[in-house]
Amino acid sequence: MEAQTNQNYQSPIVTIDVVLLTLSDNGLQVALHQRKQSPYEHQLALPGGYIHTNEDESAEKAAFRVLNQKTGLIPRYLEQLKTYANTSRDPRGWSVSISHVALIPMSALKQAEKEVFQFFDVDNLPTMAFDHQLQIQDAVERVRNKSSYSTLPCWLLPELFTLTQLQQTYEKIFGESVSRGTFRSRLGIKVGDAIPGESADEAEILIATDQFKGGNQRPARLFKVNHLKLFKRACWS
Amino acid sequence: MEAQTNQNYQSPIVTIDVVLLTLSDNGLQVALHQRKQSPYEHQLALPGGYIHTNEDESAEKAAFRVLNQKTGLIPRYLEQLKTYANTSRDPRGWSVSISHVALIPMSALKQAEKEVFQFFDVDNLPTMAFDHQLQIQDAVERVRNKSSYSTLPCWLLPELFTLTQLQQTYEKIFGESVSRGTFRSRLGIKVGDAIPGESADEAEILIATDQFKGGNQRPARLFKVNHLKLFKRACWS
DNA sequence: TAAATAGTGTCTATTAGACACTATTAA
DNA sequence: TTAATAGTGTCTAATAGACACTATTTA
Repeated sequence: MEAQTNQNYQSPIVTIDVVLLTLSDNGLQVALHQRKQSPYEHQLALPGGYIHTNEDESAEKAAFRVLNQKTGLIPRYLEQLKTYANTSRDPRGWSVSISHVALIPMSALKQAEKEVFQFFDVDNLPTMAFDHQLQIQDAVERVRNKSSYSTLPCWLLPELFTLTQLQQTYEKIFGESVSRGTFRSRLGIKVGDAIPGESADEAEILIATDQFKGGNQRPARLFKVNHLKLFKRACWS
Repeated sequence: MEAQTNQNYQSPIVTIDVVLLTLSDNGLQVALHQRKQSPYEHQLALPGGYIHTNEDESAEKAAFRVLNQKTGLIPRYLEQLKTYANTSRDPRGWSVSISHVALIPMSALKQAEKEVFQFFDVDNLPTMAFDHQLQIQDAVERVRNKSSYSTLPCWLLPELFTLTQLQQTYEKIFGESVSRGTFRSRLGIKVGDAIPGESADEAEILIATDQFKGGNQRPARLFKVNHLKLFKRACWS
């Protein structure tokens, strides 16, 4: 901060935006809604809004509130993406948008959310308001990148999931498949070692539960994610 | 963006900060200066300031201007780090700081810059204003992380550098050393293939020049960095 | 017992990295 | 010729990944 006082310059508009991603059979999809007012009235846009300085503690909390407000939606994962701050992104002038990425499993989407949002494949985007197309591209790049060396994709699944579901999640994100054995050794999963009920080891990437998912075949053990764990090396393209 | 208009909420203060890093014999160092006014008067702080909406095109340009303004300093590398936006980071209330990381080689620092800034080892920081300690920790984490799978450390060196200098740069960032052969094969350098003067291949990580650095021994070929190139796999801890 | 999916061990091709050997300069 | 650093080839240990084998459920 420097000697210059704030008063000498027009304060820019500050908003937050959220790139809410979910995973369909075809890959990643983004949630868009139709704007109700100018600018870009009736155009597709990301959910977003102003920071409420009287109630929001932080930008992340504001992003959470904006998502939650319309439909009661609670994302499984939310982090700051990047701030878009320049003179040209909003026709009204200098504007700042603190953008976020949020993840939610398709299965967790309620009817209300399906009515408010339309979902689009991230690799085939419609035209939309502001720099939202750029924000989505950056968000997808971040998610793909981070997924290549971490457990981030776990947050695109329900709290409990099988290793096959997780493998399919990675495969859909990257559009690339590997053998079951390879996938499991990448995770460093030693299911035999898993002592369900024991206190979760911080070093474990996934926590094995003592629950199983049934079907017309051998039941699969259900896992849950421990922390956002970074692998030693990148595993996916 | 939602129906809510800006007028209903007090607009937060918006500033930019810059974590300017350089590399000394002991590792990464950060540039700090003493604040001249309240809040945190006389305390150490990162360079930063308000966005000048009438002259700054973007947050990055504002960060560049703030660095450049006091001493004429031009960083070799500048990117957005993260935005710190909450109710508690500034005693004056809700505030937004769009933080940036900048890199400059020690050898490029002019006398003016050495008079304005004090340099501190990033692993042994003094107490300082606002959340600047957190910003520096995040910046160092970003630089270490990105350096582990990219050519980012090239921007801590002058435009032309030898492979040994580059290896020492990586080693100082990570505090870990490898053999020369290992380092070169990590970069995928095929110096024999280098045809100096030929048009730079986009795929090349480094461009070999036809210049050499002398000394009392076999001269070393000088290289320059092509683009910020990501390796296929992480190479450093 | 057949079908279906889960879980694991083995074997091989690739790669990472240490080391040693050669190269090129100044003194 | 010696000292000093640059550049490269080789050999080995570690690893990634395909494949096949075993396990466990329902019908």
